[in-house]
Amino acid sequence: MLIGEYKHTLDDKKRISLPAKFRKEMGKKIVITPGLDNCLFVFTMGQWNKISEKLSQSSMLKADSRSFNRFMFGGAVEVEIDSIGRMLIPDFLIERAGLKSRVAVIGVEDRVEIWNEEGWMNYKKVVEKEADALAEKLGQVGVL
Amino acid sequence: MLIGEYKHTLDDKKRISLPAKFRKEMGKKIVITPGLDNCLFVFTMGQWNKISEKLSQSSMLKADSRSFNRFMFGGAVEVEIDSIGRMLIPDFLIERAGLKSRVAVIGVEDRVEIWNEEGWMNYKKVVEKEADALAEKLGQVGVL
DNA sequence: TTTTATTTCCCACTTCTTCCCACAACGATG
DNA sequence: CATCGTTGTGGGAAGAAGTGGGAAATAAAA
Repeated sequence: MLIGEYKHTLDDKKRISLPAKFRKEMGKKIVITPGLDNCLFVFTMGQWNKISEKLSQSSMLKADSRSFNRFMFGGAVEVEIDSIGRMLIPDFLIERAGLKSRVAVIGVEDRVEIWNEEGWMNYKKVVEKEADALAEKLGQVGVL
Repeated sequence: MLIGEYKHTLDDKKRISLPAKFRKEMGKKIVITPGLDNCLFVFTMGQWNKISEKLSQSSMLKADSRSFNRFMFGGAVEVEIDSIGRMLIPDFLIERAGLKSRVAVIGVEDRVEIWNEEGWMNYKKVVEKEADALAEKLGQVGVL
């Protein structure tokens, strides 16, 4: 399970090191796609296969699912992790997520997300403020 | 059952010793997450598995469950207890809970909570002040 | 074909993390 | 009262992780 938050740097050569704790689970090849909420999603090959299968099952007739598929497939890239655990991010994805030098790498169960560090901090603040709603949900889920 | 309040120190290397009385019950691996009221939750692996299972049932496509999962998974960390019973707290969780050198470690039924010591004292005071009113309410409900 | 630019691969430095051991305080026990 | 064991705290040293940069390889331009 991929969990935790890591602050890393996007270097001049557009590389980000994958947190050491994620490496074993992610394997050597990954798929990066534009994510929701202005971040990037990083999937294992296995996870990506599952997702792409599901997506392609959705009706091609519906305009919104068609455009969503374009969004996911069109922006997806297969990337090799280099010998010391870094991934190379293509330009258009850097632009897409507004990445600057400092990024946040987040483990979210079975995917990894890459955020502009500042964007992530802001997003967290907003979510944390909704703590009451959060507590209620935890109750619904039966956690607390 | 985890009960009791312990005052411990968060040392320079961001370690907190788990009170000896909690060790057997917590096991060797734990999961730490941001909690409610500005504290941290410490779960056993067993409990965390239950929680994550429930969380993962929600869809990635819904905005609120997406942010909720980010909050929970992204904020969670799997930690090994070291050979003499200490847990290592990652920076972002220290920041999240506003931990300083002195912390309070609280047993709450089946989880452990970590508080900034001062924050815990204040919280207790507030709760104690409300205790009378609370007791009355509980009485009305037939608990006491 | 030569030169220039870009990408890919690998190495090296520095910082941080992890593992281990030591000390001090405390309590229990004989 | 002395001793032993346990618990909490601190710190040194080896190793790993993150970052930067150079050289080789590939592609593009002249």
